[in-house]
Amino acid sequence: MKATEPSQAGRRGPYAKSADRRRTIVTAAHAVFAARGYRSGSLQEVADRVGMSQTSLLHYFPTKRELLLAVLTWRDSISGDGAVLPDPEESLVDAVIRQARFNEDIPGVIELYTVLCAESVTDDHPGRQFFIDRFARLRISYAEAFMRMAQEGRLRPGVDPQRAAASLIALWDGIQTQWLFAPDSIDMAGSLRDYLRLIILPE
Amino acid sequence: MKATEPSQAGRRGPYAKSADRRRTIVTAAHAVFAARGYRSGSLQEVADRVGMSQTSLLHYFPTKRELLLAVLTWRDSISGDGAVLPDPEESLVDAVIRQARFNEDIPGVIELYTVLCAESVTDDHPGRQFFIDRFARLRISYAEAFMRMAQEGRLRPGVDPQRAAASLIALWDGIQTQWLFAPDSIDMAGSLRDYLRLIILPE
DNA sequence: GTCTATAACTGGATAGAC
DNA sequence: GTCTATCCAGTTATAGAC
Repeated sequence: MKATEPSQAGRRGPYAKSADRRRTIVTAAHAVFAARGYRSGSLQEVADRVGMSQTSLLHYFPTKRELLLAVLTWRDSISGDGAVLPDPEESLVDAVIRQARFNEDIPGVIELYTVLCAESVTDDHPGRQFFIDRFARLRISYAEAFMRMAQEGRLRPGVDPQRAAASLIALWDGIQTQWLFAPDSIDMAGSLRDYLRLIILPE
Repeated sequence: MKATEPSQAGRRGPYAKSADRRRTIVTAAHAVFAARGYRSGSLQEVADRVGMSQTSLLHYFPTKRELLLAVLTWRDSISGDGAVLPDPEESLVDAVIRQARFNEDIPGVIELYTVLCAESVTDDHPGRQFFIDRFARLRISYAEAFMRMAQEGRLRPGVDPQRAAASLIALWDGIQTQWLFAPDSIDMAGSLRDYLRLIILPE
């Protein structure tokens, strides 16, 4: 709130405007990378959406790679980091279902994630490390949640928390992909609910 | 075996050689599309791998799009169409685990599938219909298998065959993606086995 | 900060010689 | 069948005027 935070202080010099500009660029890039992927999405198309020249865009993000990383981190910053591990008021099952339902309203975000994640498995992709870290972090978060449940005797006997964590994430990603191809045939929340009810015992 | 099947009759005229040439091109394109995706994979790189010029390549596949479709159908023709629904000798669980283990030895094929599948969710992608059809066919196959099990009382009560079919495919695709990023941390066969054992009752 | 101009490539596809 | 030559549209990135 102090003067040292120009981005939060109204229209103060060039900083606030610059931060605004960066945000609109990231939003436009989000749409372009979702529709075309990183390699085939062009800076020109991003610039067109923002209404500036391609060279002006490079004033804010000096390379295409930096723009991608800005899009990825921004995506996580607005929708959590992907881990749905909430306040103790809500059960894990409810939180996952709620997030899955919410995701149905933001197909563009799902598409970006699906497209960039798969593209990142290829060599030399600038998003590769981002997704490696993300998956590792997510697996640990869910595994910890499942281990706490196991200690309380709420996990079905025989279920391995580590494998279950990887499986939950895999199921979620995979069902999102199928949903993008056939939204009317796929019940994302239903599949996730079914799985969690299978591995978690009723209280 | 007759003269009407030139591709099977040794070196008979230009046909056999042409079919051979097409096969090597498809193999090379497989590698290029797996490493770079369809849009960013170039015909030049495919041509380089085969050892011919880019224009000569277009003699066999007049457009890049046709080459992609040849790669996709060829991929399914050698590894089944993806549905692991086997002879009655083997259980579904065993067949899935066996295929998952086999897949660990062909990361290039998994990578191609993962990259092209996600790229195909974007608009105007020539592979889009292929994957829509593939998922629909797979869901029906597995749903039928689960319904037969349900009739025999071998499916856990409450498990919906349709959703379980979509979930199994989703889990499989998702765990393959995580495995590509971190092969040492992910037990593909283990996750699939765990899931099938959850929904299928022991005999 | 924003632009034009341009460098330096690479893309898929066509024409036509051989 | 295979090539060279070519077309033309596209790419990221830089230089430098304003």
